[in-house]
Amino acid sequence: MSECGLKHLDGREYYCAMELTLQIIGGKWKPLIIHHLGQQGTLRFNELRRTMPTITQKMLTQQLRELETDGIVHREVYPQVPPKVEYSLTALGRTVTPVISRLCEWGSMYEAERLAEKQNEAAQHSADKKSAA
Amino acid sequence: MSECGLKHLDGREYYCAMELTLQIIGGKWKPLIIHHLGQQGTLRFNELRRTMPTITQKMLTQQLRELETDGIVHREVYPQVPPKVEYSLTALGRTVTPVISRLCEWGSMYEAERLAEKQNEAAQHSADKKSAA
DNA sequence: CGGCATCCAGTGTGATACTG
DNA sequence: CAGTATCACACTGGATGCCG
Repeated sequence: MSECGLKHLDGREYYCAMELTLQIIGGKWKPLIIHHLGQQGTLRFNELRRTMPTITQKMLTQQLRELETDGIVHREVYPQVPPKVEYSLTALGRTVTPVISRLCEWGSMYEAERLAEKQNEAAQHSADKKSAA
Repeated sequence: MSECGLKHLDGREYYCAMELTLQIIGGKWKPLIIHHLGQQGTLRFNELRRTMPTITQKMLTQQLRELETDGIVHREVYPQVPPKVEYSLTALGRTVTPVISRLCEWGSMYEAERLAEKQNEAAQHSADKKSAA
Protein backbone atom coordinates (compact mmCIF):
# COMPACT_ATOMS: atom_id res chain seq x y z
CA MET A 1 0.00 0.00 0.00
CA SER A 2 2.60 2.56 0.97
CA GLU A 3 5.91 0.80 0.32
CA CYS A 4 7.89 3.66 -1.03
CA GLY A 5 10.74 2.94 -3.42
CA LEU A 6 11.27 5.48 -6.18
CA LYS A 7 9.10 4.69 -9.18
CA HIS A 8 8.72 6.10 -12.67
CA LEU A 9 5.80 6.53 -15.05
CA ASP A 10 5.56 8.79 -18.07
CA GLY A 11 8.57 10.73 -16.89
CA ARG A 12 7.17 11.23 -13.40
CA GLU A 13 8.92 10.26 -10.22
CA TYR A 14 7.11 9.22 -7.09
CA TYR A 15 7.54 7.22 -3.94
CA CYS A 16 4.01 6.01 -3.43
CA ALA A 17 0.79 5.81 -5.39
CA MET A 18 -0.58 8.81 -3.55
CA GLU A 19 2.11 11.02 -5.02
CA LEU A 20 1.26 9.76 -8.48
CA THR A 21 -2.37 10.61 -7.87
CA LEU A 22 -1.38 14.10 -6.79
CA GLN A 23 0.71 14.65 -9.88
CA ILE A 24 -2.25 13.83 -12.08
CA ILE A 25 -5.24 15.35 -10.34
CA GLY A 26 -3.43 17.49 -7.77
CA GLY A 27 -3.44 20.74 -9.70
CA LYS A 28 -5.14 23.74 -8.19
CA TRP A 29 -8.16 23.41 -10.47
CA LYS A 30 -8.10 19.83 -11.67
CA PRO A 31 -10.34 18.22 -9.09
CA LEU A 32 -12.83 21.00 -9.71
CA ILE A 33 -12.74 20.53 -13.47
CA ILE A 34 -13.19 16.79 -13.13
CA HIS A 35 -15.99 17.30 -10.66
CA HIS A 36 -17.93 19.57 -13.00
CA LEU A 37 -17.33 17.43 -16.06
CA GLY A 38 -18.43 14.40 -14.06
CA GLN A 39 -21.67 16.11 -13.08
CA GLN A 40 -22.48 17.76 -16.39
CA GLY A 41 -21.13 15.14 -18.76
CA THR A 42 -19.99 17.30 -21.67
CA LEU A 43 -19.21 21.00 -21.53
CA ARG A 44 -17.91 23.61 -23.92
CA PHE A 45 -14.94 25.70 -22.94
CA ASN A 46 -16.88 28.72 -21.79
CA GLU A 47 -19.58 26.66 -20.11
CA LEU A 48 -16.89 25.03 -18.05
CA ARG A 49 -15.39 28.42 -17.34
CA ARG A 50 -18.65 29.78 -16.01
CA THR A 51 -18.81 26.97 -13.45
CA MET A 52 -15.55 28.27 -11.98
CA PRO A 53 -15.96 32.04 -11.84
CA THR A 54 -12.45 32.77 -10.60
CA ILE A 55 -10.39 30.67 -12.99
CA THR A 56 -8.65 32.46 -15.84
CA GLN A 57 -8.74 31.40 -19.49
CA LYS A 58 -5.09 30.57 -19.40
CA MET A 59 -5.32 28.34 -16.36
CA LEU A 60 -8.35 26.51 -17.67
CA THR A 61 -6.67 25.83 -20.99
CA GLN A 62 -3.48 24.72 -19.32
CA GLN A 63 -5.08 22.41 -16.80
CA LEU A 64 -7.32 20.89 -19.47
CA ARG A 65 -4.30 20.15 -21.64
CA GLU A 66 -2.55 18.41 -18.83
CA LEU A 67 -5.60 16.35 -18.00
CA GLU A 68 -5.83 15.49 -21.67
CA THR A 69 -2.25 14.24 -21.94
CA ASP A 70 -2.80 12.19 -18.80
CA GLY A 71 -5.77 10.50 -20.42
CA ILE A 72 -8.38 11.91 -18.04
CA VAL A 73 -10.16 14.36 -20.31
CA HIS A 74 -11.30 14.05 -23.91
CA ARG A 75 -11.19 17.10 -26.15
CA GLU A 76 -13.52 17.17 -29.15
CA VAL A 77 -12.94 19.94 -31.67
CA TYR A 78 -15.65 20.83 -34.16
CA PRO A 79 -14.01 22.46 -37.19
CA GLN A 80 -16.43 25.33 -37.69
CA VAL A 81 -16.73 29.07 -37.30
CA PRO A 82 -17.17 30.15 -34.60
CA PRO A 83 -15.11 27.36 -33.09
CA LYS A 84 -16.73 24.80 -30.84
CA VAL A 85 -14.78 22.59 -28.47
CA GLU A 86 -16.35 20.13 -26.12
CA TYR A 87 -14.73 18.57 -23.10
CA SER A 88 -15.71 15.35 -21.41
CA LEU A 89 -14.17 12.66 -19.24
CA THR A 90 -12.54 9.61 -20.78
CA ALA A 91 -13.32 6.13 -19.47
CA LEU A 92 -10.23 6.45 -17.32
CA GLY A 93 -11.36 9.88 -16.18
CA ARG A 94 -14.73 8.54 -15.13
CA THR A 95 -12.99 6.20 -12.71
CA VAL A 96 -11.90 9.23 -10.67
CA THR A 97 -15.30 10.82 -10.27
CA PRO A 98 -16.47 8.63 -7.38
CA VAL A 99 -13.43 9.66 -5.39
CA ILE A 100 -13.85 13.29 -6.35
CA SER A 101 -17.46 13.14 -5.23
CA ARG A 102 -16.31 11.84 -1.89
CA LEU A 103 -13.98 14.81 -1.57
CA CYS A 104 -16.87 17.11 -2.29
CA GLU A 105 -19.10 15.39 0.23
CA TRP A 106 -16.34 15.61 2.79
CA GLY A 107 -16.17 19.35 2.18
CA SER A 108 -19.89 19.66 2.91
CA MET A 109 -19.48 17.61 6.05
CA TYR A 110 -16.55 19.74 7.17
CA GLU A 111 -18.53 22.89 6.52
CA ALA A 112 -21.44 21.65 8.59
CA GLU A 113 -19.09 20.53 11.35
CA ARG A 114 -17.39 23.91 11.53
CA LEU A 115 -20.65 25.82 11.54
CA ALA A 116 -21.93 23.59 14.34
CA GLU A 117 -18.77 24.32 16.33
CA LYS A 118 -19.28 28.04 15.92
CA GLN A 119 -22.87 27.80 17.08
CA ASN A 120 -21.78 25.80 20.10
CA GLU A 121 -19.24 28.47 20.92
CA ALA A 122 -21.85 31.17 20.54
CA ALA A 123 -24.27 29.25 22.75
CA GLN A 124 -21.48 28.77 25.27
CA HIS A 125 -20.77 32.49 25.32
CA SER A 126 -24.38 33.46 25.88
CA ALA A 127 -24.56 30.82 28.62
CA ASP A 128 -21.44 32.34 30.20
CA LYS A 129 -23.03 35.75 30.13
CA LYS A 130 -26.14 34.49 31.84
CA SER A 131 -24.25 32.70 34.55
CA ALA A 132 -22.06 35.77 35.01
CA ALA A 133 -25.13 37.98 35.36
CA MET B 1 -24.64 19.18 -4.53
CA SER B 2 -22.92 21.75 -6.68
CA GLU B 3 -25.16 24.79 -6.45
CA CYS B 4 -22.58 27.50 -6.46
CA GLY B 5 -23.34 30.79 -4.70
CA LEU B 6 -20.40 32.45 -2.97
CA LYS B 7 -19.96 31.11 0.54
CA HIS B 8 -17.73 31.97 3.47
CA LEU B 9 -16.12 29.96 6.23
CA ASP B 10 -13.22 30.94 8.49
CA GLY B 11 -12.30 33.74 6.12
CA ARG B 12 -12.36 31.49 3.07
CA GLU B 13 -14.39 32.09 -0.04
CA TYR B 14 -15.72 29.31 -2.20
CA TYR B 15 -18.45 28.49 -4.63
CA CYS B 16 -18.92 24.83 -3.94
CA ALA B 17 -17.92 22.33 -1.30
CA MET B 18 -15.22 20.94 -3.54
CA GLU B 19 -13.38 24.24 -3.45
CA LEU B 20 -13.57 24.24 0.32
CA THR B 21 -12.10 20.75 0.38
CA LEU B 22 -9.28 21.89 -1.87
CA GLN B 23 -8.48 24.84 0.37
CA ILE B 24 -8.12 22.54 3.34
CA ILE B 25 -6.42 19.44 2.00
CA GLY B 26 -5.40 20.77 -1.41
CA GLY B 27 -1.87 21.74 -0.51
CA LYS B 28 0.98 20.13 -2.37
CA TRP B 29 1.86 17.87 0.57
CA LYS B 30 -1.26 17.75 2.67
CA PRO B 31 -2.90 14.64 1.27
CA LEU B 32 0.42 12.88 1.64
CA ILE B 33 0.83 13.98 5.25
CA ILE B 34 -2.69 12.90 6.10
CA HIS B 35 -2.16 9.62 4.32
CA HIS B 36 0.96 8.79 6.32
CA LEU B 37 -0.49 9.93 9.63
CA GLY B 38 -3.58 7.87 8.88
CA GLN B 39 -1.49 4.78 8.27
CA GLN B 40 1.03 5.19 11.08
CA GLY B 41 -1.20 6.77 13.71
CA THR B 42 1.25 9.03 15.51
CA LEU B 43 4.57 10.27 14.16
CA ARG B 44 7.31 12.57 15.34
CA PHE B 45 8.41 15.40 13.14
CA ASN B 46 11.44 13.68 11.68
CA GLU B 47 9.68 10.35 11.33
CA LEU B 48 7.08 12.06 9.24
CA ARG B 49 9.79 13.77 7.28
CA ARG B 50 11.48 10.51 6.41
CA THR B 51 8.27 9.21 4.86
CA MET B 52 8.44 12.05 2.34
CA PRO B 53 12.07 12.19 1.24
CA THR B 54 11.70 15.28 -0.93
CA ILE B 55 9.82 17.61 1.40
CA THR B 56 11.80 20.35 3.16
CA GLN B 57 11.57 21.15 6.86
CA LYS B 58 10.01 24.46 6.12
CA MET B 59 7.27 23.05 3.97
CA LEU B 60 6.51 20.26 6.42
CA THR B 61 6.27 22.69 9.31
CA GLN B 62 4.14 25.07 7.32
CA GLN B 63 1.71 22.46 6.02
CA LEU B 64 1.38 20.90 9.47
CA ARG B 65 0.51 24.26 10.98
CA GLU B 66 -2.18 24.87 8.41
CA LEU B 67 -3.64 21.42 8.96
CA GLU B 68 -3.55 22.14 12.68
CA THR B 69 -5.46 25.40 12.41
CA ASP B 70 -8.01 23.68 10.18
CA GLY B 71 -8.58 21.09 12.87
CA ILE B 72 -7.22 18.14 10.91
CA VAL B 73 -3.98 17.49 12.75
CA HIS B 74 -3.21 17.41 16.46
CA ARG B 75 0.18 18.60 17.66
CA GLU B 76 1.44 17.29 20.99
CA VAL B 77 4.52 18.99 22.42
CA TYR B 78 6.52 17.26 25.14
CA PRO B 79 8.39 19.91 27.12
CA GLN B 80 11.76 18.19 27.36
CA VAL B 81 15.29 18.35 26.02
CA PRO B 82 15.79 17.31 23.29
CA PRO B 83 12.35 18.43 22.19
CA LYS B 84 9.77 15.87 21.20
CA VAL B 85 6.73 16.71 19.14
CA GLU B 86 4.19 14.17 18.00
CA TYR B 87 1.65 14.61 15.26
CA SER B 88 -1.57 12.70 14.83
CA LEU B 89 -4.95 13.13 13.20
CA THR B 90 -7.86 14.66 15.08
CA ALA B 91 -11.28 13.04 15.02
CA LEU B 92 -12.14 15.38 12.19
CA GLY B 93 -8.92 14.48 10.45
CA ARG B 94 -9.70 10.80 10.65
CA THR B 95 -12.85 11.41 8.64
CA VAL B 96 -10.69 12.32 5.65
CA THR B 97 -8.53 9.22 5.63
CA PRO B 98 -11.03 6.95 3.86
CA VAL B 99 -11.19 9.42 0.99
CA ILE B 100 -7.43 9.83 0.95
CA SER B 101 -7.05 6.06 0.80
CA ARG B 102 -9.33 6.01 -2.20
CA LEU B 103 -7.12 8.54 -3.91
CA CYS B 104 -4.12 6.35 -3.22
CA GLU B 105 -5.88 3.26 -4.55
CA TRP B 106 -6.87 5.17 -7.63
CA GLY B 107 -3.24 6.05 -8.21
CA SER B 108 -2.31 2.37 -8.10
CA MET B 109 -5.08 1.57 -10.53
CA TYR B 110 -3.98 4.35 -12.86
CA GLU B 111 -0.41 3.11 -12.70
CA ALA B 112 -1.44 -0.42 -13.61
CA GLU B 113 -3.68 0.88 -16.39
CA ARG B 114 -0.90 2.94 -17.91
CA LEU B 115 1.61 0.11 -17.76
CA ALA B 116 -0.88 -2.20 -19.44
CA GLU B 117 -1.38 0.36 -22.21
CA LYS B 118 2.34 0.55 -22.79
CA GLN B 119 2.61 -3.20 -23.03
CA ASN B 120 -0.22 -3.30 -25.50
CA GLU B 121 1.53 -0.70 -27.61
CA ALA B 122 4.76 -2.65 -27.46
CA ALA B 123 2.95 -5.84 -28.44
CA GLN B 124 1.29 -3.92 -31.26
CA HIS B 125 4.64 -2.69 -32.53
CA SER B 126 6.22 -6.13 -32.57
CA ALA B 127 3.14 -7.44 -34.35
CA ASP B 128 3.52 -4.64 -36.92
CA LYS B 129 7.13 -5.62 -37.49
CA LYS B 130 6.20 -9.21 -38.09
CA SER B 131 3.46 -8.38 -40.52
CA ALA B 132 5.79 -5.95 -42.30
CA ALA B 133 8.48 -8.63 -42.59
C1' DC C 1 15.18 17.53 17.98
C1' DG C 2 12.17 20.56 16.15
C1' DG C 3 11.76 24.37 14.97
C1' DC C 4 12.08 29.84 13.22
C1' DA C 5 14.18 33.83 10.41
C1' DT C 6 16.16 35.29 6.45
C1' DC C 7 17.46 35.46 1.85
C1' DC C 8 16.86 34.17 -2.83
C1' DA C 9 15.64 31.71 -7.34
C1' DG C 10 12.16 29.79 -9.88
C1' DT C 11 7.73 29.36 -11.54
C1' DG C 12 2.94 29.41 -10.98
C1' DT C 13 -0.60 32.55 -11.83
C1' DG C 14 -3.02 36.66 -13.36
C1' DA C 15 -4.00 40.71 -16.51
C1' DT C 16 -4.05 42.20 -20.92
C1' DA C 17 -3.96 42.16 -25.76
C1' DC C 18 -4.23 39.74 -30.01
C1' DT C 19 -5.83 35.77 -33.52
C1' DG C 20 -8.17 32.11 -36.57
C1' DC D 1 -15.67 30.99 -29.34
C1' DA D 2 -11.60 29.22 -27.92
C1' DG D 3 -7.81 29.93 -27.66
C1' DT D 4 -2.20 31.94 -27.94
C1' DA D 5 1.42 35.42 -26.60
C1' DT D 6 3.53 38.46 -23.66
C1' DC D 7 4.59 40.72 -19.53
C1' DA D 8 4.75 41.27 -14.60
C1' DC D 9 4.53 39.80 -10.24
C1' DA D 10 3.43 37.14 -5.92
C1' DC D 11 4.23 33.48 -3.84
C1' DT D 12 6.12 28.80 -3.39
C1' DG D 13 9.60 26.48 -1.96
C1' DG D 14 14.80 25.68 -1.31
C1' DA D 15 19.26 26.72 1.25
C1' DT D 16 21.34 28.31 5.15
C1' DG D 17 22.10 29.65 9.81
C1' DC D 18 20.64 30.23 14.50
C1' DC D 19 17.88 29.00 18.86
C1' DG D 20 15.54 26.67 22.96
